[in-house]
Amino acid sequence: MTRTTADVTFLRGYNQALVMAVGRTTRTFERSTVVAATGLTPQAVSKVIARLTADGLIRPAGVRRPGIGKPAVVYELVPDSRYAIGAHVARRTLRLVLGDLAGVVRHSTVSPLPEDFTPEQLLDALSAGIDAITADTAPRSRLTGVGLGMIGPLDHANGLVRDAHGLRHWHDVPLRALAEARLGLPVHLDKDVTAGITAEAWRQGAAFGDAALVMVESGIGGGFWLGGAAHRGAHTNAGEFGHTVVALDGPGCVCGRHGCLEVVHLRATEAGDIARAARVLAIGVVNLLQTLDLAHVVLAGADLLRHAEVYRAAVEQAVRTDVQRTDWLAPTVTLSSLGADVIAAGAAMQVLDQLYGIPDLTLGAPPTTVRQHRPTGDYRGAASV
Amino acid sequence: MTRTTADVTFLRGYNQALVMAVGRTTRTFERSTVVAATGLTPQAVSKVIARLTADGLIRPAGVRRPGIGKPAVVYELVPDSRYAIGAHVARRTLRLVLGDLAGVVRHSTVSPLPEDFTPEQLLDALSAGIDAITADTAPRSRLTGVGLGMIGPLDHANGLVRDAHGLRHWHDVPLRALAEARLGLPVHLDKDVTAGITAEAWRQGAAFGDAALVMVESGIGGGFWLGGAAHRGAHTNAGEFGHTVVALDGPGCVCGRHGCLEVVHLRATEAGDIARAARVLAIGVVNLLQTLDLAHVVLAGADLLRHAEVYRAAVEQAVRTDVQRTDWLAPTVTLSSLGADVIAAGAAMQVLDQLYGIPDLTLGAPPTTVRQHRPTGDYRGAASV
DNA sequence: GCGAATTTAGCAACAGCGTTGCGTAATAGG
DNA sequence: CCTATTACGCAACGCTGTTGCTAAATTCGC
Repeated sequence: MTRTTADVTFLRGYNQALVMAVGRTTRTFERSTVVAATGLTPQAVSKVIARLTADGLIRPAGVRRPGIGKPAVVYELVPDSRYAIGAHVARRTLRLVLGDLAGVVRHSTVSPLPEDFTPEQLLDALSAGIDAITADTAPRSRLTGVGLGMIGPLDHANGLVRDAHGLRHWHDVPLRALAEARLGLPVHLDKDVTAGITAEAWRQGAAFGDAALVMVESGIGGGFWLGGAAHRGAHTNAGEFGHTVVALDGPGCVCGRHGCLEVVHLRATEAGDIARAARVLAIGVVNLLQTLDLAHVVLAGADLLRHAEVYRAAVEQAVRTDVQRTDWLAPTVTLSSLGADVIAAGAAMQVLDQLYGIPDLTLGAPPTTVRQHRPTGDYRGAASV
Repeated sequence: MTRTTADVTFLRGYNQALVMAVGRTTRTFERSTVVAATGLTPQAVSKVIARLTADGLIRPAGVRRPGIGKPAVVYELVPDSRYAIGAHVARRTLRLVLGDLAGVVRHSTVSPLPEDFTPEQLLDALSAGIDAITADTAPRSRLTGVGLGMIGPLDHANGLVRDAHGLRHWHDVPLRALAEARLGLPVHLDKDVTAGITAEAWRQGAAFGDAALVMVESGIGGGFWLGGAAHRGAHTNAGEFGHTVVALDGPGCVCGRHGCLEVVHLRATEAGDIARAARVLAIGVVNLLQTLDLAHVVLAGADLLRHAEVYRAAVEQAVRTDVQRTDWLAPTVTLSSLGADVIAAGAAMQVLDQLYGIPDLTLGAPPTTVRQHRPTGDYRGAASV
């Protein structure tokens, strides 16, 4: 939940999120683990653990008896205490995912969307899909909300789809409000790539450093995790990384410029030269590194995963050879840990992240624009078991 | 001051910083102004204002009598209540600046540095320069510290210069510790471009959105302000924007790659074609926009400012024509408001920002590595008038 | 002129956070 | 059985911002 002013409830949310992050990343943990990882005092950790236990988010899981002294109580996250739905809205398909508190995908479905579908048709598909996916597992009371990952441009703060590339019926559609009304659940709308990187970050915990998710799937996009939060930019439009010029005087791109990474990459794949396509992408990735100095690069997207190892190796090599002081600066390069589900899973985790992640203080923005339509006020901790 | 755990002192620092940001950006303000800008309750603002007044950071400046009711007390920042020294350490020159709490440069000097200078020589120059610049104005008690803006690679968190490009005597030099010992003042070490963007952000206040400072001066670099804070990347190495490839198969660059923005730009300037050089830079700027979606682009650097209007116009035009949905996405494009002093001024403001800016919560990083050598513990509010 | 309305501002009590001090429970080793 | 050790929480505390309410300073209406 976004807030501008800092009061004591922010402290609670923040430190609680630190503890939850520990619980998410290690299978079991105890008080001393959290103390070491967060810097909180033992007493503060006790209080937080007591709250989380009361909410059913974590639970005791035995004791550790390491030698002398009173045994330490071991805790573990209760993954099925909260669920969220994630949706990846692509041009022709709707991918739905049921994600749990640990960031694990419990169910995953793919259904086709009508050609050039309308908002109404999307809502129908969403509603039906959610009913199906939650039928046998997730009690409604543990369902925290629905995340939607879409192509842009869109306006995350106000829940508007400005224009969805290649879809005619999507101009300034207040999708978040529409979906909340239709589904009766809180809805989070974001760009697909931003959702994707959130999935990786959520699963890695609070120590996850600056990172990018590079996605190749009918275009090239990038999702960014900077300074402990998703980076969306001034208008939720960050990540149009495919439309950065890498070849002055290169071929014309759909965006109007020449020599964009996307079009150069496309030419290589059209020619069947996947190795070259991968090298081109790798150059783009190194550009990102030079600009942003990232700790992690995650590769994703259907078109990339089709030749996953070629791409991974090309990026890995470029990262090790094309950057100076690579001994010190080289990031980890990995394939998305969630495969084709990243976007949908990330969308789900954005919902959970709003409730149990680090609360964000969006400074300076005066509280003039009120959040429009929210079924039941503040959700933090609202879902009861 | 960087902290990992959130306690009530964080609240104080945060909300106090919001009020200070208001004071910095508007010449005078009153309680209702702050309430509207921050969302704090009137009573909370009263308390913060009382604290700041007691510390001498702000002072009453008359009353406003707008009609009915009790007149409102008008406050103003006391610019000369705190000073900081900023240094721009370049290859051949040392630029020193005395900046005040409002972000105004009170004094500015430039002195030559010995060719291939050593750390010891830099400290000598710093020490002498600081004595000179503070002789007639700033009482030592109001001097909050010294900021150093340098070329990288360096390690901001630990105050180390890894290698300064083109300087032989600079490998893993613990410059922050050395300077603190020599000068007897807190020292902040950072990359030049990061200091530069901090100058712009500090002067604009808390509402300053995502922004980049693009600097052309013996190379091309970028400083980033994202999500209300400087973005340094995983190893303080963000901003090597000049070494992003914009021309596959282009000329070889000093960094080992081919077709870097920097080398392509250099070829144009060497040919005397400033217009083309500006267009090349503009393409790089649009690349940044596509990737990061910025609200502001600030242009700086001696080589750029020599043809300021050519560059500004080229970037302005590219930003308006090369981005889709430019009506909505176009950032402001401005020349640095501080001219050649940006870096040094920004270095000074980084010191002030640590004390009176938004405190940062670096999450996840356990408090294992202790800050080395700090003359007198925590400086927040320590300097008394 | 003088009371009513209006606006500003702060005192006082309060709730909630993490912190500190210290007592208690649970274990292993002698 | 006693002691050292470790884990853990109750209770008091200090500090936030918040709420309730009173006081002060002004303009407006009569």
